[in-house]
Amino acid sequence: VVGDRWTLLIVRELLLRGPARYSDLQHGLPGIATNLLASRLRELERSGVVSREEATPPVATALFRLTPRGEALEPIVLQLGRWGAPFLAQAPQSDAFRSHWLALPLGHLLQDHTPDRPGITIELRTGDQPLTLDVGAGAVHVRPGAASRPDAVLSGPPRPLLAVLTGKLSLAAAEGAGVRYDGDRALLLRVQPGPEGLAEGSRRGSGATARRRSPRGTRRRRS
Amino acid sequence: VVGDRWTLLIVRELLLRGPARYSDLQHGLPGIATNLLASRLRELERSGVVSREEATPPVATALFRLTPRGEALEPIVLQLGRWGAPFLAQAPQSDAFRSHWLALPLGHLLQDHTPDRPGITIELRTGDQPLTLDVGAGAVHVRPGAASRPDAVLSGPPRPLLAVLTGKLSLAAAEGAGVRYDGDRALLLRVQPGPEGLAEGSRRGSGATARRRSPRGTRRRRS
DNA sequence: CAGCATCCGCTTTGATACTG
DNA sequence: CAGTATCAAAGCGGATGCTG
Repeated sequence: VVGDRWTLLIVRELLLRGPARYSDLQHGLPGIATNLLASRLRELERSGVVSREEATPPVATALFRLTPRGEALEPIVLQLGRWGAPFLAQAPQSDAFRSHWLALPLGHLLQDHTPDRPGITIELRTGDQPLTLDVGAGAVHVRPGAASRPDAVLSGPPRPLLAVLTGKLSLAAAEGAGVRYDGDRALLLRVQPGPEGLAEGSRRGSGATARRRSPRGTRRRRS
Repeated sequence: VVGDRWTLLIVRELLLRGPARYSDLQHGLPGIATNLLASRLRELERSGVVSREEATPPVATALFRLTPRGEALEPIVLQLGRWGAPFLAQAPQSDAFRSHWLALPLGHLLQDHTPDRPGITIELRTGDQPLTLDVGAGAVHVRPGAASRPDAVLSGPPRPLLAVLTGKLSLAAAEGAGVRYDGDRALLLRVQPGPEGLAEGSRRGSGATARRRSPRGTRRRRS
């Protein structure tokens, strides 16, 4: 059901986007043939993982969304991402990359170490599109798009930027790799994962209704 | 790395067999082309998931085993099995089945409700090969092969037999489907999962050194 | 026999063009 | 925007052959 080529990647795309249009999915899945996307969506619909929703008359676009059965795949997708993260280091530069792919793993990897402080916003500029971290109340929410008035901005190539965020690389060292940071250093420290955060078996089930959060890493096919 | 056809199934096979010979894998993966098995094993070795071990001179056979990185895939394989279990009900009878595929999920699904009682052995006769449940000290261990002197024997076609084991079907009702049980009914009750055992989010991390145990369900390609 | 490599017909995929 | 249609290339399943 989810073992065919592209299928789990389509699920991941829907997990981090929520309901999406056909062309959104196409953009998030660089390299997929359009007939395959159509075919996979049909199969996923038939097996009850995805539901297609013809939008209301004023809007002219159909939406694809995960059913509860589809959302139940989230922990699996997250674990696969975590398992595969070490392989990212060897991934060729030519691999496709979309910044929103970071949303799922970052949401689980980053923490809010000072939940009592007022919330802050950090903007990430990397890849094709900015990413916004909303930090506060002990949680970090990641969403695609630019922040309106960010408290800090971190920009640079994906790899070193990620290394800085996870604390594996100091800002000073990362500057040589093109990473720039504009803001209070304390804000970075607030969200960086502790040493356990990077360990293999860490799990931080916070709220009872917690969803949309992940460990680390992301993966993609050749191109 | 593990997204190609057959790859995760090879990993599952190694998870539940431990170190295995080429031909063991072939038997556990009905339908795989021999060139594909060879090719996948090579790729898995290259990516550090599997290690090949030329046996010591007296023995003439090579062994394939999972590296720690490969064993780290166990929770993912288990969760995929659990997620896919509901689809088993709709699986065509023509699907291939090997009884040892049940070992992983059964080990996690079944429980020992009376850990203080002396250990018992239940033999499962279904599919191509018997399966032995070793019950005792609060745990259920599943291994392929017949039991020497089983305290009970449950036999019949895979589907209804599984339904009886999980308590979804009464013995009386299952007899019509060809299920036979020879032994004390209390032994069955000792291992059957509680109502939470079948629920979506159940997790029973028992011993600290617990491994080789799983939730439920199993899946296979068409044939 | 275990552990592959080779060949062959068929299916699936990727790329592109086209359409309501 | 949301697909369908078409076609070449790659991957797969099955059979067979080879080698220690």
